[in-house]
Amino acid sequence: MPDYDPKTIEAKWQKRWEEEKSFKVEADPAKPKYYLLEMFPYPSGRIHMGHVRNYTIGDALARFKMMKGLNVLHPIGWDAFGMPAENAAIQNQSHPDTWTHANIKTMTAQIKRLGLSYDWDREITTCEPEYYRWNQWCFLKFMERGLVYRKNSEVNWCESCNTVLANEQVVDGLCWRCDSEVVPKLQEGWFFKITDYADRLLEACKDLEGGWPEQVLTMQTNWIGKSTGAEVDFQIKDSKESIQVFTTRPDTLYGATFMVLAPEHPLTHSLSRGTKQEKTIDAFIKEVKNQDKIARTREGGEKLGVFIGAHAVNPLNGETIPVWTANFVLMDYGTGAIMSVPAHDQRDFEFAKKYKLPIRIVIRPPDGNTHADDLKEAMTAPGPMTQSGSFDGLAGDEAKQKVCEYLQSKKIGKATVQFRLRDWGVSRQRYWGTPVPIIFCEKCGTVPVPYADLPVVLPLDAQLGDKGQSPLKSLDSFINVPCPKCKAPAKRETDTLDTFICSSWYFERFTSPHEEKAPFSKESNRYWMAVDQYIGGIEHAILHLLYSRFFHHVFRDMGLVATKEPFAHLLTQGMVIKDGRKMSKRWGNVVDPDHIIDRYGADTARLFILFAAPPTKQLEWSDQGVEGSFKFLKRVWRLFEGSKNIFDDKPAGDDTEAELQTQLKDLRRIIHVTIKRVTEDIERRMQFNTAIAAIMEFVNHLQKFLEGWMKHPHEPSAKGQALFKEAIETLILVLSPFAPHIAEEMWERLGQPDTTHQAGWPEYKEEYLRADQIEIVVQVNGKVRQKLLVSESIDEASLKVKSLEDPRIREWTDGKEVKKVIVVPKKLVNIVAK
RNA sequence: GCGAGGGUGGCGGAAUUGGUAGACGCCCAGGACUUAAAAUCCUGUGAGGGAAACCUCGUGCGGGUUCGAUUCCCGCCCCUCGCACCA
Repeated sequence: MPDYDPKTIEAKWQKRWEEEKSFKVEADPAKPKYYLLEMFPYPSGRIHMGHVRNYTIGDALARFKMMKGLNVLHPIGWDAFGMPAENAAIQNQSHPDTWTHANIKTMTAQIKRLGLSYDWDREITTCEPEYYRWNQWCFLKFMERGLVYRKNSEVNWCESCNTVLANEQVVDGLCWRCDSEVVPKLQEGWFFKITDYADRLLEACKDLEGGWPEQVLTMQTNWIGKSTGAEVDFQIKDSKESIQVFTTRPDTLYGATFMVLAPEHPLTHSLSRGTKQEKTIDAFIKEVKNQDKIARTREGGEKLGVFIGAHAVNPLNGETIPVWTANFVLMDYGTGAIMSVPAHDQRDFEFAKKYKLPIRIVIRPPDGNTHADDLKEAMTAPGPMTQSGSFDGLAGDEAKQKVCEYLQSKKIGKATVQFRLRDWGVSRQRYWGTPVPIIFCEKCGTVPVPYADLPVVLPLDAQLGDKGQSPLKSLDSFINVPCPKCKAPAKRETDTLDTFICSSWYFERFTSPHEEKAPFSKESNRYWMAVDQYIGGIEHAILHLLYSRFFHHVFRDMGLVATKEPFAHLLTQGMVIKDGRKMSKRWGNVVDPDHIIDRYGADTARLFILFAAPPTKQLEWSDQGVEGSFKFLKRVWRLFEGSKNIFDDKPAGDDTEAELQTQLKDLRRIIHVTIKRVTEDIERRMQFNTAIAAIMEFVNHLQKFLEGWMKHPHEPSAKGQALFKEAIETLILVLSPFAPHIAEEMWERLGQPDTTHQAGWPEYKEEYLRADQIEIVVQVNGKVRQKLLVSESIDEASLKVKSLEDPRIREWTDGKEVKKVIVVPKKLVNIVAK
């Protein structure tokens, strides 16, 4: 008997899959499709266990769906632009392009060793002009639709390196490279108006319920952060100026006893001019600006504020109230100014207490006490308005609505909504990215590069500086171009696009990766989209998924895609941990996938990863667990090799013997039960761990069965042989999505002409699931006291009698009164006796 | 603080609709095979009691509903993740 030899087997089948392009797919309207996608990797160097887990989960599903007869699109590509390439290039004196492509080569080889069912003809690499030209195309199309604009925004700036830093390059407020202090700097850049889609992206979350994890939908909802309320204008006393505020509680307007502006608010400075507060305000603005942004906005952080020197008029009651500025009011949310209602807002309450500002209750508390002095904390619950003139008595949404109507009629305010979501800044002052297709002309201004001139190719002859500045800024051959409009000398934009853009539509591209006239073909897209199952890490729960949804919504408005949402089902896989910690270089607990494959083979690695935990939970790496999976595959191999002679032999013996009959029926039942369990665990529950457990039990049964058979004086009957062969075939097929190499090898050795995924997924028959004899648990007062073997078809009355008459049960019921007998068909009997 | 998920043997985990808690695997112990080891196979393996048959206890803690609760309800503790001065 040849030993299980994963090295040879796996190399053989991987070669065959590659040569025969076994997983190449074409759109075929006659066949039902299934689009399965794992988040494509960043080519960082080598694959890690997180990747392996991601792809293994995806591959098991993909192969299962193929066997089920679906036309499965299962593509792979590379998210190849990004900062690590630049950093590595600086460190190794090489080029990001060289580094990236070398990594892709390494990782491709690693991925291929896992035996994944990818259609390699659809491979995408985002740093190739064939791909990123469509990033530029999208940028221009979005621009035509009014979704692109330029504005100033704050960036992290390192004075010493003279460069913009990404958030992750700022470590404890210091530059990661030179350790000098990072300062905020205003810089002009390009923005995508994702806020135009805020409401629709929020609304569409409802369509994703059931298909997406609730947690992710909650995160997206919070991130978009819609709040409804009103904008209200407060006139400045003795001035033409007015302050606009946003509030979610227009029903508390009568309780506004002061106002607070953000320190950055232009009126903070201007209103204080000419007052006694001038110097205090200037000092305060400076102080807050120097305060760490995070410290400033942390809850429990100290609320600091000063009086501005001006007063405003409450538009509803005409009262004069002081205007303050404070650190807790942020310029980039709402209007940068608030009306303060200390009685009904906790922050305002704390602020009012600290600075001895008046507090007035305008929402009637349940106990009716409207003495503000008695308040211990703000009363934020809704309730009827009080001390609010003609609005008294109105409550909740109706109250808010009435106040808004009044404001609107007086033209001093209106109902409105606010979003926490900010527009998406897409400018990066980096080299290794998609050039922004814009030309600046002195005469014509900002000129888009004509579509015919795309792509704007990223010059590969640029040399990176040692501090991380983009070399594009000083590359004359790149910068200097004639203006597309007036042909006068002009300058190219040197910013590149955020790499999130690459990943925001790659899944659309996979539907027609070689399309040359458009980012993707409408027809292919219509057939393949939406992605039926998307699999990736939870770390992308917000940005990547939100941006991708945004792109898809815009594409839909452009008439390019047919579905409302891009990803019908989302699975967020759990982390891989070892010794209780995330597997990472930082903790020095990394297990290299290559080493595992070298030692045990890909099938073992895949099987372990799928068996050790359900996909959504974290996975504790265990070398012994890997060993266990390897042992299991060896057992399967031995079972297979050992049973071959049974169905090789000529049929003999007879199958009329009762015991053997029962055994065979049992075997048949186990085959069908196993198919059912594995099928449902994959399809309905996506619990590969229990699917594999079912297969292990199946193997245990078959082994026992085989042993018993060998001991039996008779030769196996023809029927028995056929059934056992069916069992082995079933085993191979259900194992195939998880451990495809060994499955394929055994399938071939069995003399099958096709492959396992051509053979199709086995079906179970309901009628074969039943056993003649079933075990019934008999309880007395809820405690298990006996187990009865009864006929499957026993009626309730006889089962009752049988249970009550059982001697072991009598021991517990004798001398007691049987009050009640509960019978759960085919499961249990519970006797209540007192 | 708010929201979500979780807490089950020595470990990873199972229990699908309220119905045998601990499937499957790992570890460990004993045995078989072997000159020996590895590999493989067999047996045992939640805790306590018992020679055994069996019995009692047991799913974070405390209550409740129910014939019956890991599962449902109420209160509490702990862990993980996300959000958090958002007006």
